[in-house]
Amino acid sequence: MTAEPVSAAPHRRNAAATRAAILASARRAFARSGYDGAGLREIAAGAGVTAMLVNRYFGSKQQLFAEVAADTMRDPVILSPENLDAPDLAAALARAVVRVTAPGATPLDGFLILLHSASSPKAAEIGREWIGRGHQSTLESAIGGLLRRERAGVVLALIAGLQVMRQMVEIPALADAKPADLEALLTPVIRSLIETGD
Amino acid sequence: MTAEPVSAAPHRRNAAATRAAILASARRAFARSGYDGAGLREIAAGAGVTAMLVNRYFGSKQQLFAEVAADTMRDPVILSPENLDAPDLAAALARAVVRVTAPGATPLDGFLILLHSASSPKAAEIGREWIGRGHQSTLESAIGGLLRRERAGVVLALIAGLQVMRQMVEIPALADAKPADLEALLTPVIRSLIETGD
DNA sequence: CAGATAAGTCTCCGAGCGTATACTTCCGTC
DNA sequence: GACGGAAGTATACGCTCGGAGACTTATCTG
Repeated sequence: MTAEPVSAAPHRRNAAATRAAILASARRAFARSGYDGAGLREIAAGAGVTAMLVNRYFGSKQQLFAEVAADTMRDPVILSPENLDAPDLAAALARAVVRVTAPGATPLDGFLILLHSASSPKAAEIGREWIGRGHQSTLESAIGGLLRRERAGVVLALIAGLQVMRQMVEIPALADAKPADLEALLTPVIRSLIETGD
Repeated sequence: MTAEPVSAAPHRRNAAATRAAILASARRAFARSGYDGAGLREIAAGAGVTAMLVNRYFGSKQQLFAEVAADTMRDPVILSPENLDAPDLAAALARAVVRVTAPGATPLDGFLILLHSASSPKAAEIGREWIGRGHQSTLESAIGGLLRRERAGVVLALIAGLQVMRQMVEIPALADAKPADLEALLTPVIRSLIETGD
């Protein structure tokens, strides 16, 4: 599977555009194959350049991965402010989760990268920090009540599991399910996790 | 991390014992590093033999992986008969899940192997079949009602997510949580998923 | 137009991978 | 007690990986 340049290839010499193209290609490759599975040459080909240029721009594969990770954890897809402020938080989260873990849709790159790369301790460490500082604390402050930490963790685990089962393993029961059905199933589950009942 | 022979090394020449030792070592290695990440030499060292012997016994790395997968999917850790026949199915499942996804405990090798190897399409295919034929249908026939498929799928996703978050990423909220708290949190969630309320 | 400098490429290296062939060492059998 | 075959090893191959240094080419400035 040799990656062809997907994003607009910078035929004109343009450092910023090239750098961005490499970053985008790396993000795609890491999400698809994980840290070890993605090769520098493949990433470079996806950006329309040679492998050495990648190292020239980012120093090493590790630093490139760190930049991709930092780039990825900038956009909160599910725990976005509008979802967190929705009148029915549980329903909003359920809808967002179902939409964003849909089999086709280009999705939580961050999660995929994390999961695919979890073999290497370095990637796991980065991912732990990403989840901890980002999503865990965000969700935690949104739900309140006893066992907030654990409740938020279970919700994140549920999201992660859906991601895994719908996009990585692609078990038919979830990959082919009608979004409305999944939403109906998930809303009460999430509600019971985030609402303390007060 | 060079693996030392862990299981009783077959110093005497014993084909069956050696084969079993290789299989056990391979299972450990695949669970830790995934299909691509685990090397034949590492697996061999873990069994106290040389790499070539692995291929002599199993033909190739792929066939070895297939045998490990088949071996792994034999024991239903969570969806065991006794759990499925428990008076309170939801509570039994919650307890089993919490116990088996505990950070330290040697766990769902199958899940870990699947997740770590999901980059390679071959491993994902094997895992899909494993889940489909094994756990999905088992759980499905235990819960009944509308949307059985989807309900079972969500439960499996939840289990997978807990596994991921507690043992791969090890987010503190779940890795350090008290088992009793997690059980209390999960029981109603699972109950609402597997009981139709008929 | 010339040249400086950034942008990008070519070629090579050492290491590790899976695996094939040829070899050595032990054990059970007659 | 020799020996045939099984158990296990040694060495090497072709390949791909991440990375290093020298090289070429385009763009901008004077």
